[in-house]
Amino acid sequence: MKDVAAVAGVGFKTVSRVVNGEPGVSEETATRVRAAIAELGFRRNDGARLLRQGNRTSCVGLVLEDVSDPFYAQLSRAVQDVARAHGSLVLTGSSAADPLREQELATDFCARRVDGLIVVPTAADHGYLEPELAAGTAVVSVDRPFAGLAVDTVLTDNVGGTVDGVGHLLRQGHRRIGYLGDSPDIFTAAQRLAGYRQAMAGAGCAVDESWVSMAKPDPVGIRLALHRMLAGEAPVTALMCGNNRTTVTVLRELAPLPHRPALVGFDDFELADLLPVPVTVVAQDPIGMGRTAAELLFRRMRGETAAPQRIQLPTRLILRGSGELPL
Amino acid sequence: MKDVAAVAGVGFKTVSRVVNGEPGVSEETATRVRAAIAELGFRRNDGARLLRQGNRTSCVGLVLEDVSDPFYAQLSRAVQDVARAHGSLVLTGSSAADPLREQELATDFCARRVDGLIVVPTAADHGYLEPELAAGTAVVSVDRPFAGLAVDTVLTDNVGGTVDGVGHLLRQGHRRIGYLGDSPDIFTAAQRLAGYRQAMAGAGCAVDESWVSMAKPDPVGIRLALHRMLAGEAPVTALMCGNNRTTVTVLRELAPLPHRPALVGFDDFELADLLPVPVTVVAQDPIGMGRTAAELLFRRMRGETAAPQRIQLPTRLILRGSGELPL
DNA sequence: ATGAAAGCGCTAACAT
DNA sequence: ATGTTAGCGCTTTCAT
Repeated sequence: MKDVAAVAGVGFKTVSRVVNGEPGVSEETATRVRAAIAELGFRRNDGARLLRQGNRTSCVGLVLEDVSDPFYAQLSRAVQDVARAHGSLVLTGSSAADPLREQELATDFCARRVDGLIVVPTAADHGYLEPELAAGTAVVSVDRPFAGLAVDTVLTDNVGGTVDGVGHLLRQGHRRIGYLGDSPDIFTAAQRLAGYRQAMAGAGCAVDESWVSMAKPDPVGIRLALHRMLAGEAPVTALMCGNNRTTVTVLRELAPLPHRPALVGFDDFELADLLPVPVTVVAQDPIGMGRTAAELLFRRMRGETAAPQRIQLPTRLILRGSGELPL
Repeated sequence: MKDVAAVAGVGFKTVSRVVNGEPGVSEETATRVRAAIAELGFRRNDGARLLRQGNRTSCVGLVLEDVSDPFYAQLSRAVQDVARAHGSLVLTGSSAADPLREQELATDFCARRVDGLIVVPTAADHGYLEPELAAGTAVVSVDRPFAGLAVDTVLTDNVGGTVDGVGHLLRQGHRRIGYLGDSPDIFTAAQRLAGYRQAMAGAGCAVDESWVSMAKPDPVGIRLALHRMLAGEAPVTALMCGNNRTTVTVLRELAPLPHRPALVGFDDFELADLLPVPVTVVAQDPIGMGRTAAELLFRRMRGETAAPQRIQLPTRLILRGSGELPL
């Protein structure tokens, strides 16, 4: 800016005025300044600008588990779109479900003084965010709540959705229904399992613990669990899958089997409708979650001081066939 | 930092020393400083730090078409991982295939003084990046080349891949092969179309122009194109699809038909193997592309001055059934 | 309409 | 081992 001023033969505050479209510059001077800017290829350094202005960096951080997961990819896009509408950029990072990485990303983002932070929490303890909150950084959690941190939170109705899905199977006449979830220390996995138990109990069905599998969705584990559930005297006649990774793995394991149990998956996925037996799912709304979380964040950033709210987005049962297979 | 110094009763350069782990501070003083830091919840402002240090922001920008597209989502994740290994954060934005938005994102990122920029180009003219390049910002393009800008570029072997796919259909005995691409002003779409023509010409097959459809993959357009190709005296017996969006749309339109043509898709997608007729594809390597682009970028940022290179990643033909249907 | 000076939070280069 | 000064590139405030 100093250089531009020298070339244009003006004081460097005048350059600042031109760059920011402030009034008080004659058209003639402005033209000369613009010429100098073009000649030197000058770009305003927003870092310095924001440092001086003191407050907003117009930049928000997004920490999720994995952008390449279709669920988070869509959520991500929704956050970007809302941010853009508010003139903010988005720093994005994948924690890979590693609490340490989550913390690193979040604190790195805060060190860059993001105005706000949207996090899909993985860590068990979120005390590390206390200072940031105290410093005035807006924080919103999405998909899962923070452990012991009062901030705006956007969740799916995990219990209700699973009750719906399992309820649907029960209404089809199933009584022995298996549940394939995910690692039980993941909030959503625990909630959905609770939904399964609640639905079963509500229908007066005792759950045999061999029908329940809570583990990372790896093919070998799933295969063993399925074998356990489907073999023996009283095999399960239906399956509820706790998330789309699990559903996909289960479908792949089930594909070669001659007789297939009914199946409902939690979370929708592309091509579910084109599979040999189209898959009935409890659909979530990843775009809605991202949008809602971002909107809450920007509201906070605008100074909203109401008590933190927890929003639960409803799910939608989509019947496609796999959940309506005859007993 | 000033406040911390006051609370700890030291000069504020000492605080800086403690924060950055520089030597020259007694353990006793350091402890006192750390206590003050904890008490005040102090976090170093990296913006100011980088401003002073003058050079690196440890931040790169990634401009792609749409993070929610599985292809870009995976590419995105790969870039994040490489950036993390280099201690950099990633600003990510989706251009939605809008040249203006691409430019906005890129220049916004540059205004924040990203050290480097990875772009999936959409704009026809990339002159707006000249000043940034001149200013020393490293730039890499991925998936498509920049129009008239000499920078490192990472591409898929679009022509070769399509020649492979179409060649496979030709080897199965097909002679009337349709091609469903995408908007012809997209570089990859044009390249793949060229591959199709090249393969057909190589086999001595004249291409009837009614077999070629180059348009955005919307269901209505695809339906009409398919109808045109499959009706009449001499319908096509096989289809080559130009990208995974098109393939999915085509599959959905084809699903209700009694007799289905053979099909090869460019770009792999999840569940392709579980469809009623598993889909033969020419697979790209989105993760490899993201990783390669990011590595080239960081090499440039480290001062590499060799001539810009263009890397073409090979494709892989995966036979699953749809491409091997009998004539 | 224009410019000079001060200062945002930090670090580099010198003191002490 | 610690403090002081200057200055990164910009905006704010106050002069002219």
